[in-house]
Amino acid sequence: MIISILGLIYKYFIKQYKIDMTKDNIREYLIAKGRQLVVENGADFLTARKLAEASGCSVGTIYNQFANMDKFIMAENLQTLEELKSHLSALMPDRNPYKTLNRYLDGFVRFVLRNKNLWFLLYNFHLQACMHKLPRVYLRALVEIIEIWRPVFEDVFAHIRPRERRLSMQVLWLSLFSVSSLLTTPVLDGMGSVNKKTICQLLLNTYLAGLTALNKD
Amino acid sequence: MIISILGLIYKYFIKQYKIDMTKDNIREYLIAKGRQLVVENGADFLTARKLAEASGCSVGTIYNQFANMDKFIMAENLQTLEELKSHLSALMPDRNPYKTLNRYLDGFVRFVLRNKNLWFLLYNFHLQACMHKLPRVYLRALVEIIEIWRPVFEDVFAHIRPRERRLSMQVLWLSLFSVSSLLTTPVLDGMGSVNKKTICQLLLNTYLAGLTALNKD
DNA sequence: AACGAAATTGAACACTGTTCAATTTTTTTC
DNA sequence: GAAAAAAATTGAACAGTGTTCAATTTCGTT
Repeated sequence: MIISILGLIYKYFIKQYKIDMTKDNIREYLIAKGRQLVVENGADFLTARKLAEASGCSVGTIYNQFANMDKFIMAENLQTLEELKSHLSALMPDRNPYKTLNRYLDGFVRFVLRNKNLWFLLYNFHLQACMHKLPRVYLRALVEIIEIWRPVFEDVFAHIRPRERRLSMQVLWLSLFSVSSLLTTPVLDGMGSVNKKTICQLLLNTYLAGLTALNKD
Repeated sequence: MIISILGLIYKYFIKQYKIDMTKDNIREYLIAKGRQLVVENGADFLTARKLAEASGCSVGTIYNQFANMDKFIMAENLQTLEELKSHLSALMPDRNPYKTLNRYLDGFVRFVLRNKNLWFLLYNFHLQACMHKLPRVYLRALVEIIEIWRPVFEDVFAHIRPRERRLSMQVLWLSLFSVSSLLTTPVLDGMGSVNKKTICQLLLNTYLAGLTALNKD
């Protein structure tokens, strides 16, 4: 009798719960737990065993969901990129396109500084694992970040030939992206009292001024 | 009789050789061997055991010379920085300071591309291990790189206030340095036909033009 | 209820960095 | 030159990695 009641409870609560947490959501659950580990303990803390323990499963289960840890980290980074995207998308454009670009930069820097460990994981991944081809989903997520401020950029530099404008934008993004890697570590903290955001602002605005100056005639 | 002759041979040849290779040069010998491993097989190949095998010693000997592998890698990077320094120092300055700066940039990019694996080791080290304080020798080596083109930079932007000039130079160097991390991986190879050197040149010259434009009045 | 498919497990393998007692080599002392 | 002291070398051992896979458990369907 009691057992059958427990059975009912199991069927309609625990099981449902388990289905929610495992069946198709186990991937997302693992990603969420891994995210937590990285945020709280740093990127180094994200290992198969620690993730398994934190998630209440075994290492085998992780490897059943992800071909290897690199794929897992990529899934983690994909979510980071999506969060960055929605963080940037929520920003209000300004009348002045230069101000808008600065606003996007501020949003970017703020996101990186607020998610140092996650961004460290991402940049490190880009540095290490980019010998292998990145899947389309991931590439699209990367492109979508740039696409946010592309119209503003094209608005400001409409007079520059498309090909060169495109290249200039790539170089700018590449610079900001790679500089962001240093934001996640205390390297810059050793260099006197240089403000990290100021560095990025100087880079952006000097570069923009240079683009303007070089294309006046 | 024969044994005593062998003893003489040992004393005056093998032993001398061993003294040359171990006594005080064992550190340098290990660094040289490690360098070879990195150059030929990539930064990942540099492990204590593989270094020991390649050097004909045991792991314990390595740990007798270096407190840990991080210290070893730092010693390796120190040499890389010194090589970069002498590579840059050998460049002839131009009458036109802008050309000189471009020449230094070319030298830098060429060095990075020619020593991809070593530079990857270096940047990765900066990214990972910079939570610990870097020793003075290493910091000085870093500063000496910047010092090479500082006079030229100060020459061009003599009209800018020292404080801002200094900051501008730091930002420029930081940008180029961090962008260099992407030069060591095939990431950029996926982005159409963007030439790596062109990216750096665009960054430098646009930034310089921006500095000029922003400080005209 | 029973069968087949799918998911889960965790011990095992080959790697890491690092330590340290035992051994060998070198230097010093008599 | 021999003995004693100091220094350097060794490699097995430890605690971590990522990854695999046969055995087990759970699940879905008939």
